[in-house]
This record gives sequence, C-alpha cells and structure tokens, in this order.
Amino acid sequence: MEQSEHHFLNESTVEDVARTFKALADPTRVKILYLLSQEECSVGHIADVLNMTQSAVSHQLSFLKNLRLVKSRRQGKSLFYSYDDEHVIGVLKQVIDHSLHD
Amino acid sequence: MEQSEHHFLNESTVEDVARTFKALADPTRVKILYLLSQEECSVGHIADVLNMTQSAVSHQLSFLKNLRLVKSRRQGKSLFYSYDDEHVIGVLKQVIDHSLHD
DNA sequence: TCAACATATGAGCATGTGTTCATATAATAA
DNA sequence: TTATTATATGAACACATGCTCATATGTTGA
Repeated sequence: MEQSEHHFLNESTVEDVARTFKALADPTRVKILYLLSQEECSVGHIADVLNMTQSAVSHQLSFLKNLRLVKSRRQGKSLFYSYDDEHVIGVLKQVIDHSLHD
Repeated sequence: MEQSEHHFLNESTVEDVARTFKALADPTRVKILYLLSQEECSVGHIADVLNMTQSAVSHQLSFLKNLRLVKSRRQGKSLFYSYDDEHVIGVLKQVIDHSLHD
C-alpha cells in the first residue's frame, strides 16, 4: 500500500478540469446548455423559455462563451447562440441520463 | 423554429445534475477524487500527498460523503476513504482525458 | 485511566458567484 | 436622424464556498 505508484495530474490540468465542471455546476447553466443542445436560440428566447431576465441570461452566455462552450451568430437584431463543445454537451447528457435513471 | 419541440428537464433533475457537477468543480476535490480513483486512502495520506491540512481534507471528504461520492472504512485509528460512485469517477476520467489530449 | 494519534466539526474570514438594476452598444425601420 | 428592438456590460448586493484555527470525538496502547 505504501509503495503504490500514483499517477499525478499537473496543476494546470486539474484547474482546467475543475473549470470545465464549474461551467456545468449551476442549474441555470445546465438549463441553458441543455436547451442549446436541442436548438440554436436567441438570447430573448432563452430568457422566455427559462423565465429569466435578459440580463441574467446574457451574463451566463458571456460566461459560457469565455470558456468556448457556446458560440454566437448575429441575425438582424438578434444573436443566436449554439453549443461549441460537443464533448462537454456529451458529458452533460450523460449525467442527465444518469440522474434520470435511478 | 418557433414550432420546435423542446424536451424539458424538471427542476429536481436540473438541481441534481448541477449538484453532481459542483462536486467536481473544485481543484481540491478533483485531486482527491482522482487519487481515490487509484487507491483507497486515509485522510492523513491524502493530506500528505496533496499538501493540504488535515482539516481541509476532512471537510472536503465530508462534503463528498454527503453526496455519496465516497465512502469510508475504519481501520484502527485511521479512516480509509474510497470512491462510491463509479459513474461520477468515469465522468471525471473522461474530462481529464479530454483536457490532456488537446 | 491516561497519553498519543487520527479524524471530525464549528466558527470566522476572505473570496467567489449569480442575480438585479441601470445604462451602454448595436442593428433595423421609418 | 431618430425611435425601437435586442443584447451586452458594469456596479452593487446577498449568498455560497473553501480555507484556517481551535477544539471535540474516537481509537489504541501503556
């Protein structure tokens, strides 16, 4: 037991992993990302569907965009957001499925 | 676009999912869970390996135990912790791998 | 029983987080 | 240009979080 070989992660990897999970660690962001996993949405549409203020949604989208988990596309006056990290969406769906099936 | 069918998650599912991700959303807990994914450890051993105080480790283990992500077993004066949720460990490893390979 | 060791726990503190509110920026139409 | 609509942004605030410190609890061996 005292001679076992550990595999260690370097600090930047640990922080990157924690940062990724932090993006998914809030109910609002879970709802937003799950919505975006189904369709591209404007900010206003997200606010309507999730019953949130425009500002709160915009702040969270800005947060997610900084992490490159979502991207945006302008169409007229609106900005349409969509997910930009398939792996993270996959992990989200996996944990949702697990939560639903037990 | 305006007629599309969304699939919605109920609030308790969303909160459960966010709570799970929150467990993984801190560098210290990532390190602890990754260590436990490799071997059962006493509290003191974790503190030594991660260069943390005994108290800080114990608080985090208590947090993880409340979420049933780890379990403990007493052996003499020591408590040995091990992971108790294979799915969450799998998700952790998956995100670690993804972080390492890009 | 008592000392030594291992872990748990509560209070306190500094920092982080998610929201609201007011306002700024940007695109469109008249 | 100006009014309208859509979104972004900064400040402020309440609350959550992760740590330290002191101390409590629990186990073992003398």
